[in-house]
Amino acid sequence: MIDPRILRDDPDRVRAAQAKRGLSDEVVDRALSADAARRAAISAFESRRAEQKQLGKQVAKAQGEEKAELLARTKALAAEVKEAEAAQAAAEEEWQAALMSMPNLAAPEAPEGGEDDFVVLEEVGTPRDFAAEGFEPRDHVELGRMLGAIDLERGAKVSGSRFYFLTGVGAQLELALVNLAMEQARESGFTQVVAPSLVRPRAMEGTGFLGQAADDVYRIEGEDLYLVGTSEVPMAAYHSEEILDGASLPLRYAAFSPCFRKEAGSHGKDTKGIIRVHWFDKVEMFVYSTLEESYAEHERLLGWEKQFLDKLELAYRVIDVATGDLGLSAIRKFDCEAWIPTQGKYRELTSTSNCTEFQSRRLDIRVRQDGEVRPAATLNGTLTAIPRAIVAILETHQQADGSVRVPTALQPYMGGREVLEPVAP
RNA sequence: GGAGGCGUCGCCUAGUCCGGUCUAUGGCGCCCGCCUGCUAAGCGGGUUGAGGGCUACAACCCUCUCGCGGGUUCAAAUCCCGCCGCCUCCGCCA
Repeated sequence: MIDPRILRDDPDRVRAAQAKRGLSDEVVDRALSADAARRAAISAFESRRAEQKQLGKQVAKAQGEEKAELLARTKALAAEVKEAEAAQAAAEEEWQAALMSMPNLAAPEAPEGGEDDFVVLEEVGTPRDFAAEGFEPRDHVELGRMLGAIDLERGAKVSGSRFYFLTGVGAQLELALVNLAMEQARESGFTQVVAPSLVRPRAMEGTGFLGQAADDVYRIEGEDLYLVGTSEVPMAAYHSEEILDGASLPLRYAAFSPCFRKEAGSHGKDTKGIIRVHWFDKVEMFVYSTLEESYAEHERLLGWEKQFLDKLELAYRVIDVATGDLGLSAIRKFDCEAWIPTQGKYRELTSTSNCTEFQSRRLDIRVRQDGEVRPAATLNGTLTAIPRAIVAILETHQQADGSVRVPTALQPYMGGREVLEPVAP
């Protein structure tokens, strides 16, 4: 939720922000008029309520006839109060709905436009030239089969399309990646967390995943629970309804959890392999900071993501995501995209967002600093999303015979293994 | 899943039976001041959060806030209902 004061004092700024995301500013006017109606309703209710309280005190002291008379008056007033209260609640609800539907105000630095209007900030490493090496690279599906690492057929048999089993060195790879990521996070001062993947509606709503993104979310039949698409959700809700001590910030968490996505809008996209799946495991960084510090912290999160990709010895680029592709909560988002040889393009491996006070306002997360209480800022960033990391590793480090070199940093977590050897032709 | 108990302003706690004097008691912690070689002790004061009005985003005034949401009532921390959470026991279970 954006700052209601900005909406009231500088609605043009909000209009401009809507436009920059390619959205209509109709909701701004709706929110403004709802706000006016709401404030009028509050005044009306409160003045009647104050009167009621005054009379109530007199009733308590009065006796006999005087009391009866007062009761007659207060009885009528009580009805009015009830009515005014209902009017206030209705106005409040309308205002809230308009406000909740508005996305965060994009950062001025964020490039304007849609999915394809990102700006490349940096390219790290060079994509391998397989032609020069004299062999045709195999895709991760083929490599996964040969290594006995990924079983897509049985994934589909047991759970349906976009599911998989990681087996043998595949399973080993996941655990190694998780441990490498968790260890890096710990060394960097993060608190390690294993987070729940099922959450109440409040957590989902508060992180901005129930609005336009609701189609992508699994709900548990017959229960008021949702499966999270990222541990950003439980980690944002972790400190909900709390007032954090300013001196304790930043609070940095690295959370492991399974993630579930319906991928409703992506029929036909990435149907092969494990690039786009309904379930995967992920280590996510989540930070609570002050608004002022959030911009620098965002850069730090990007730094940790790059550090991890460097350990995997991948070629990647960093993009500044355009406003139309930011999602509800973020004011700015950086994606790290690794080169996928058989696709001949960069694919998203990690993503870091600065959500400023947007989620905190919804989840009631505040900071007490210098005697003042203010909403906290929240940020998130992927340390590693397992399937895509595996895809990038297998395809990047494959050798002509179908074996795969294990990145040096990963070897200690793979029992010292330097190469994954094919077990099937 | 069944039975019972509990949820008060950071923490602990009084108040709930029997509705109005609760503008919520006291302690701890914290903040400010006094005292004081320093520290401690002592003394005095302050200390929930949200929203609205008026405005200089001050001061002040008002409303809400006793887990959350409803209800009863002129009036609810207090009575009733639902929900959430925690604890104990039973059942089941990785």
